[in-house]
Amino acid sequence: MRSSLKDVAARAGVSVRTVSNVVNGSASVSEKTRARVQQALDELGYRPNLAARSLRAGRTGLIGLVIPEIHSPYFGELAGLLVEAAQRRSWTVIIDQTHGRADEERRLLKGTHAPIVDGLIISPWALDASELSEQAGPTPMVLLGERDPRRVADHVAVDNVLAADEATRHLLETGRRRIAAIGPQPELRNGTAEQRLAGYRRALHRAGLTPDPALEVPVPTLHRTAGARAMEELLDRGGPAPDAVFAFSDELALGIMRTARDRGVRVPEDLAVVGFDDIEDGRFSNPSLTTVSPDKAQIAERALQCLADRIYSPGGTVPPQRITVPHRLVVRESSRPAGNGSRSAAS
Amino acid sequence: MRSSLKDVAARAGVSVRTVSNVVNGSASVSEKTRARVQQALDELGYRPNLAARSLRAGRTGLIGLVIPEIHSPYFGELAGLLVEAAQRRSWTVIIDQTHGRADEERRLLKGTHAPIVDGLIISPWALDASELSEQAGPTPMVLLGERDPRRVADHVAVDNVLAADEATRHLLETGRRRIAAIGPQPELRNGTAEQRLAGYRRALHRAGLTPDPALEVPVPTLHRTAGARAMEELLDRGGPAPDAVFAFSDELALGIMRTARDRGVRVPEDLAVVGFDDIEDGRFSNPSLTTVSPDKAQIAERALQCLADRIYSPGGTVPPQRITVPHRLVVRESSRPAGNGSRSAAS
DNA sequence: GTGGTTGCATGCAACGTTGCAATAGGGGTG
DNA sequence: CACCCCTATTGCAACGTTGCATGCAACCAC
Repeated sequence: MRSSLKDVAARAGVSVRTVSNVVNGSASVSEKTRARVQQALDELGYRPNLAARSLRAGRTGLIGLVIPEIHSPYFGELAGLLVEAAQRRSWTVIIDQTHGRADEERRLLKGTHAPIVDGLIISPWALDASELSEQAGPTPMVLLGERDPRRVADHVAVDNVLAADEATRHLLETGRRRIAAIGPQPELRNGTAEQRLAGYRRALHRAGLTPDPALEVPVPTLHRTAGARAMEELLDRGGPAPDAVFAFSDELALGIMRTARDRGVRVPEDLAVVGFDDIEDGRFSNPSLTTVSPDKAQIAERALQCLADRIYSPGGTVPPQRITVPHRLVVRESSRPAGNGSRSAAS
Repeated sequence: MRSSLKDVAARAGVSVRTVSNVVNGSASVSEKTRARVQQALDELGYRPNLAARSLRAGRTGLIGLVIPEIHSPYFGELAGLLVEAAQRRSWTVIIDQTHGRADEERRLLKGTHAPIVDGLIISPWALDASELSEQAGPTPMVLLGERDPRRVADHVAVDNVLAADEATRHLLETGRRRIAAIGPQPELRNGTAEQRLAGYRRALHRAGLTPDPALEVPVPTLHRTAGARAMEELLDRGGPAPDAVFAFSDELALGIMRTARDRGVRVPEDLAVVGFDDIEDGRFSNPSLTTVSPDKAQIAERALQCLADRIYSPGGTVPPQRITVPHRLVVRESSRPAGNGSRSAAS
């Protein structure tokens, strides 16, 4: 059985309250008593009971992270960074997966774990901002990568329109003209895909090109398989083949390159590919993948900062924040103009 | 403010205890009262306070998962499966990362979160079984992928020796003779790498070959970068080049293939590659990766079953279990004998 | 010496929940 | 009618912790 303050107090011959004071340093304790209590603490290996502590304090020190899939490389990297950022603040993270399903998002938002967490970080796929705000309880919440036009909660994301625009412009600058966009997701309500599509079209317009609807290929998910299928579909359609693809995620891009290889389409000679997310796989893929790299560490840090602000200033009337984190385009082999050499170290 | 049993009781005009009985179905309640209480519960949107509940019960419903890195594909996939298996048992998972560092493993084992979790699932890298048992408290614990010769705790893993043997035999059967082993980790204490090395040597011996120490390349980590470096080192050494590599993880294998491409070594024609873990990247890599596929879903399920057994039978005198989960060799492009066609769908 | 201040230690109560024991009411049995 | 049993409901206490108020002694200034 684990020992409690009472046990320690008995052993040290002081009151429970004094032990608590030593543990928390909350009141002044004489050097002599402190030493005696400390010894008792060590001997019994005292560990505070979190349940009791949070029952008193009304806080648990737990943060809920609600993401579509832990095993997806992007969310995996992000989750790792969030766990570390949380650790720096003495918080613990609970991770839940929604698989992008609306009912799961609703359930997790309302509460399977809600009563236990002090704050919630959610990356919604199936719900749009207004439904999110309806479902949400009083728990502080931060949205990741969600459009949130009504500003229902704090919100951290890259500028998706700008990033997609830059990615497309890069393809245009290397001489590509028939640029496909693989990744629109009509099923989803979170707006991210729409923003990337808008950025893609904007870049084409600026270059004096008219977006060809036949080159915009929707996908059911952002997985590699979906990318592979979408590419097959695009190639099978007949008509002039694309000379470049802007994929809305690195995973899609990797699936696309897989199909390209199967069909004998050379990357980047016949087809340039750009992805989004900068997952590690893309640095080691063959060819290595050009991508939009969001500053994930900063996403994690800023999201937690938002939560901290709300948790520690309870009466908070601070309006919902909208935070844009930086991104940069990382050019690798998959979009290098021919003749630029294919050899490269991972960067 | 969230409402408590007291609020609900006041609204329904019954005692706190009766509301508790309705919520938990723990005693008989008349149909009439139940209906009235239920209505009050719904109106107030009552959610039980987990802190109070676990203070009474002495359980928190939280399980700690201690792994080297969440963002590594293997542990990411495993974590996802564990979270789901836990959900089926109404448990919640807390994930911590050790980065393979001994001090972090010790810290997490002893307690940053230990006082709050009902059980611990740990995948140790830096600590060996005996040190693990010294550090561990009274919390039930399951080891993943650890050798544990002294049987200090429950233990779930594949048969690493057998699996490595089969992987190597596969390379031998496709006519390879100079097979390198990339992945020994002298720094680590968990025994996994040693077991795989043993299996590799056993297969060579059975084929009448003598393991060549020059072909056994240690690595500092299991990351892609380490694989890429190890392969560079192997190629730079001079001497006869290997015609196959057994990599102790898929990530290493992907790094190895990256270097092969940079150096103009064709896979699988010049070099066959086999990995370990069956991560998703390997199914979509170019070429796709032959690998040993552990049954991850079963690892997750069995590990939780072990914990459940110990948590729910407190006086448990059950000796530590040793559970071996099945694995299978999945042959893909990276080890196909030449002439066998290079085109393939992901499997 | 008196009154006030400071430093240290303590006791009580409460957070929201549930185990236990007890109570009140109703129906059946002898 | 007295008794018992069963069901429905209740009150009390406790889990381990911390906020608040208080007690107690020693110290300082006047």
